[in-house]
Amino acid sequence: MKIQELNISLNQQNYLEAIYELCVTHGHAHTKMIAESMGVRMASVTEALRSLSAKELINYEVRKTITLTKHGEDVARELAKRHKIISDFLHQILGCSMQRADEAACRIEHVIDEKLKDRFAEFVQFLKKESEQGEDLIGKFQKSYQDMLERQNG
Amino acid sequence: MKIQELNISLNQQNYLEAIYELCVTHGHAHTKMIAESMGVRMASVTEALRSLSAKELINYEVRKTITLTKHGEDVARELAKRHKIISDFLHQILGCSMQRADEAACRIEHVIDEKLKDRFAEFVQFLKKESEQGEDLIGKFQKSYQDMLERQNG
DNA sequence: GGATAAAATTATATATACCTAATAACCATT
DNA sequence: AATGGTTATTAGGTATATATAATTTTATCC
Repeated sequence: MKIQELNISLNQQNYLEAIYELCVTHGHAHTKMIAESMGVRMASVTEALRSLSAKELINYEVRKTITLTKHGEDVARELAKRHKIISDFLHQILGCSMQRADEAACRIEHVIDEKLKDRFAEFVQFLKKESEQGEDLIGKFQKSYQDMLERQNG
Repeated sequence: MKIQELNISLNQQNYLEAIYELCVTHGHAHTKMIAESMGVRMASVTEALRSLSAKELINYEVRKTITLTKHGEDVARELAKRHKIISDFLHQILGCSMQRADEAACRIEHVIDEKLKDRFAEFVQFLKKESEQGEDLIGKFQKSYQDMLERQNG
């Protein structure tokens, strides 16, 4: 899916993902839940809901519970996939903490396209396989990185 | 340098980089050159110049040539560094074309922080060294990725 | 040196994305 | 069914980032 060509702003993508997560965990979403998960005020959510609704990504009627349309769900699922691939790379390979990997993935997922995402995914898989079969490359890198940090800081 | 804490928007960062590149290649920058290199209208550039100037990142007076302040140059140089590290990773390791690597780096450079940039840089160095000293890992990955694409497409 | 072209700026408008404050709707309890 | 609390929306304001159209300034060229 070519999300970049769908004319959905980065913020709208973030709202969509938040709503997707809430729908997965609670079956639906509400203004307040979304506001809390995004760290914004409810008034901001209401506006975002209007634009997502205009783009037919969510089912939204004033003062009713919010769900994703089929299209919205497809987009959200694709974003979630990108997020996972990137955060796995950052955490499992580069060795960032889960939290840092997650935060960075939130930002990177919107700016990589389908093909780049696939390359990342394949690369993570490749390195894991290599590390299992032969020398533990991933561990070797992470150790060398830690050593370097220690040399730098004291 | 913690660019994320400097309160410079992504677009302003892009303008700063464009101006930096133009200053490197031409010694200074003009509204029209910037507009062309950014793909926007001159009127948009003028506004961006005002905000960059307000933040003391550029030396700007109406209808005079534009240069970077010391601070602006520091920020721009740091952004250029991030750009290079990311595009090297995407091109040399993941195997994207130069052009695609460059385009993606333009977007990613703004959303990674100092520490993540360092990890990327170290990782690229590590893999290159490993690939030189032992088995050609990078080549092996790129070959396996190409093979996979061929299997998929025909 | 005046006409014209190019470059830059201003004025005005649109869209996104956030905020606070005010209001409206819903619901829960008595 | 009135009241009070929670949730949601509207109204109005700010900031960014773009655009077009009009104007102003600067440069060029006969």
